Amino acid sequence: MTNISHDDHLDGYDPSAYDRPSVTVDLVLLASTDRRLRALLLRRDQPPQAGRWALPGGFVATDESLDAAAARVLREKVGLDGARLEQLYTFGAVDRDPRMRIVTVAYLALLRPEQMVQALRGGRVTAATLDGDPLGALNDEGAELPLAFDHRHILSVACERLRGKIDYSDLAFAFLPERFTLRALQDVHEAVLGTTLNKPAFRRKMLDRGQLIATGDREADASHRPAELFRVRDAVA
Amino acid sequence: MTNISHDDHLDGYDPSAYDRPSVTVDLVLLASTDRRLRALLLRRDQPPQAGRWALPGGFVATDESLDAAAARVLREKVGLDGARLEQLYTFGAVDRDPRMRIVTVAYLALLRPEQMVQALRGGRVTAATLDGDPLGALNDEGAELPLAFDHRHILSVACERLRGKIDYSDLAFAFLPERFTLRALQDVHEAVLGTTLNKPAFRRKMLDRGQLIATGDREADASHRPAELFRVRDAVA
DNA sequence: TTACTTATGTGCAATTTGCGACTATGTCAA
DNA sequence: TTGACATAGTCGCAAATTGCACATAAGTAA
Repeated sequence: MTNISHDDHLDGYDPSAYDRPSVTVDLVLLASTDRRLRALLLRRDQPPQAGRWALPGGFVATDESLDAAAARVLREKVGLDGARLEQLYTFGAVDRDPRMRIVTVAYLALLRPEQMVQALRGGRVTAATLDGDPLGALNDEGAELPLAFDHRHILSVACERLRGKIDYSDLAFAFLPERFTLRALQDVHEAVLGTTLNKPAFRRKMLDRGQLIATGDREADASHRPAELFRVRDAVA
Repeated sequence: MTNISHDDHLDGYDPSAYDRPSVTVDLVLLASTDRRLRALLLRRDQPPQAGRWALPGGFVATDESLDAAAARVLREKVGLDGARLEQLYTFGAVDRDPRMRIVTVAYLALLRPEQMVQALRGGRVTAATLDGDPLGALNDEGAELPLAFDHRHILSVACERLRGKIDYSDLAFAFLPERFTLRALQDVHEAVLGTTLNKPAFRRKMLDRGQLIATGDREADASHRPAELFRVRDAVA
């Protein structure tokens, strides 16, 4: 390793001589079902914080980028590949982990229903419903799950980010299968915003945006008039 | 330090046994003058990248939070206190620094004119004009300054963030002195967006927002009709 | 065939935005 | 003292956006 002392940018400080923070990535894995946002969590079975629920995470190796580390954690701990991953925020409070100084780069991954099912089949993660203010994670019985470390805070930053971006970005589509109805798209928006939206206005806005392509096909299983299925123009990564 | 092996969250990986990334903060210090965005840079006088221009930065100590590290770097390397600092993005490509693996958390600081002057009086930093696409940093003669590491990329992410937030946030005020004219506010918006805006529409929108307070005073030095001075309702941190 | 449910479309009012033209108020120089 | 000038600040209207009530379409289920 090069000697970096007497350096303008890093100012004569040689970090190899000192303790330094560890770097991890944590994944906020969200899905939208039933007009609710759901997050995938792992139950900790060892101290510290045994019994609490945590975001999937892992250390960043020296020879992998942050994005690569996030993708690897998604693959190794959740069993998913190719979800849309986006850096969320970096959390670096000194005491956020009781064991040691850890700086964590949080990533947001938005899952389609089939990815959600696949992750749950893997058996490691559990889905919790996000609700309330301040945000809480609820199990299927409606009981609140205790979260580990600062993960409740990370989840709430994720939800805020989602709310701020859903209007003008194409992030909602990452929650949906390849073909979807306008009602399903509106459900995603309502889940993220926590409100109800006016249907005709929502339809118009989405269709005027020119991003949706009508397939001509209709949904199959409805016990009422079936809605038309749409695709997104530019495949969402 | 606690033994952290066999742990769900951190998955049996003991980082103290391995090399790990170092963590730094880098500051993007921006000001708005003359309908242009300007950034404060340091000239590197030691290898690597001697002669190139870099963002002020420094290592994060184990006992300080990321926000505290950013504030400390601002104080120690730029001689400023109390500027509005906001986390921007974390850059973690493996080869972004040729010496060692460094993950850097970039912060954005928006400076008022008097803060800009104070920083320049400190003598360490120089102001460069940001322009062009892809973004470049120009000196007063219009010549492009070569940037160190991935700092050009960091600057362009900063400008994008600014553009995305200026419409709905109060970030523009952080560029202005306590009392300012509507024209100065519009100049900030135009500098950030790189466009010209319609004056009556801009005035209306700003005044309707209810955030501005007319002081009744007018600017002093104009060689034409003087404009009224306004303040922001909630002091911008 | 009829009731029921959800999809889809239409018309209209209220709000927001873009923009040209107009008026107001200061400085400056003859 | 006065008129040119530059920029501040206002007004009115057209266009675009949005919220919403209501009408109509197209399925299922009895």
